Amino acid sequence: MADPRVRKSQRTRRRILDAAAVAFRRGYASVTLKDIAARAGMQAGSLYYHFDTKEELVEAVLDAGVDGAIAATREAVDALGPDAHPLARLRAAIAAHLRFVLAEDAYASANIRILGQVPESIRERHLKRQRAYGAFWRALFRQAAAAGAIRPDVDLSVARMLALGALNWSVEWYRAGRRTPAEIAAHAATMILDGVTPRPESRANQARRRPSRARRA
Amino acid sequence: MADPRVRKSQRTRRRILDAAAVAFRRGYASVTLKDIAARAGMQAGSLYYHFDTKEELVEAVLDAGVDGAIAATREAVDALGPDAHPLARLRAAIAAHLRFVLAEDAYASANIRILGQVPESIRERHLKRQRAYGAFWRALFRQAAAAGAIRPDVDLSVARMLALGALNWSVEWYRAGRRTPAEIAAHAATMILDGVTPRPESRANQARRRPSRARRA
DNA sequence: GTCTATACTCAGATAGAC
DNA sequence: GTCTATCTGAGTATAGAC
Repeated sequence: MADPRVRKSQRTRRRILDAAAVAFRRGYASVTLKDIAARAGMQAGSLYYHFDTKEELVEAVLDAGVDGAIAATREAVDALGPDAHPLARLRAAIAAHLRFVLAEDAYASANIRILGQVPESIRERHLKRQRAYGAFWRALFRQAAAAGAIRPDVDLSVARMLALGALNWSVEWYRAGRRTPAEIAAHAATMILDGVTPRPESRANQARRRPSRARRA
Repeated sequence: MADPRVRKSQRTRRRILDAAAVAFRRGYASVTLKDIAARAGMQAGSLYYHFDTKEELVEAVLDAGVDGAIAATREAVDALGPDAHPLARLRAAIAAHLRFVLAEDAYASANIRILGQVPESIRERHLKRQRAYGAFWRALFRQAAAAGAIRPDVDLSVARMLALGALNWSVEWYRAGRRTPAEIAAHAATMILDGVTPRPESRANQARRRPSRARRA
């Protein structure tokens, strides 16, 4: 906590970033540096000791958001071990992403909400960074498809975007209350992978299904 | 087109709204009245002949957005006739909503993108209006569930929010190109209802399935 | 109805004291 | 490192000519 190696300016920087992330959930242009400074317990002018511009500040928030999502999701997938079924890995990623977004993580929700509003140059740089996350998801879907765990007629790109959309949009409606993020996450993973209509076979549609035979071609 | 009953000021008002809808897809606070006026072919000050404030203008855009979505979706569902299977109705609504959102409808995408950024009072009034649309979807899901077309363990609220989220989020990634909105819409409806994992029975998972028996309780 | 000109407010950013 | 004070630009909104 009072680690001498962590300089004061570093801790202050972090406090500002936290404040900015919370504030930016309401938009980008409408949020003033005064708002952010107040949340961080200082005056607006003082922010400039730590960040040169508002744009630099928002970019740091955006970056922290993806980095967190990547870390959380990758960790959840890796925890399954290298021999896990691709569908189980996909399921774990879905649940982890949603848990991360819903767990009141301001960086994640700010990211989701304001990426479309920040200046062009920032958005472009950030999308480049975000591409790594996209590639991670693409691989998850591709591997599940290769294992025969996804219907051959499914467009993997569209499926990926719909899935992430369903998850990301949760920042718009989820309010802490009855259900915990973890409960919703598990439920969502099942719905996204198996849909909502009944399956004749059984009710236990975890990831225990196996491809009955290899995919044609 | 030159209907004398449509006064000039009404047509101009509409032109301004169209311009505002396009502009507001990029945010609310960051969009200036000068931007909007330029798109509508006039000067910023002239807007005030038609709208008292920027807020009044954005509220009109938001309202037009939901009204359009309600109309488009309801029409698609009604077109199936009163005897259509509840699942077919749900499927039609999903496809119609997505088609509406993707068909470059500026009102819809502006709505989705900026509702979280407008001043509190506007958002509240608008959410009240949007509740009618929510009720419409809730009924669709409830009826499908009552017909046994949705697994009993599915939380209908969460399912509804995930589904609409997947659809709404498409404004973030869809770019006109290879696939048409209608193609994506049909594909999405299947994925949302039936998931992406294989179903043992057959490949024809339209809405032809029937409940094998009534739901317990 | 639309224009031009302008009042008014407030944001981002800088300078210099402490 | 943070403060206070201030510059500068831009945006909403108004007034009055046309």
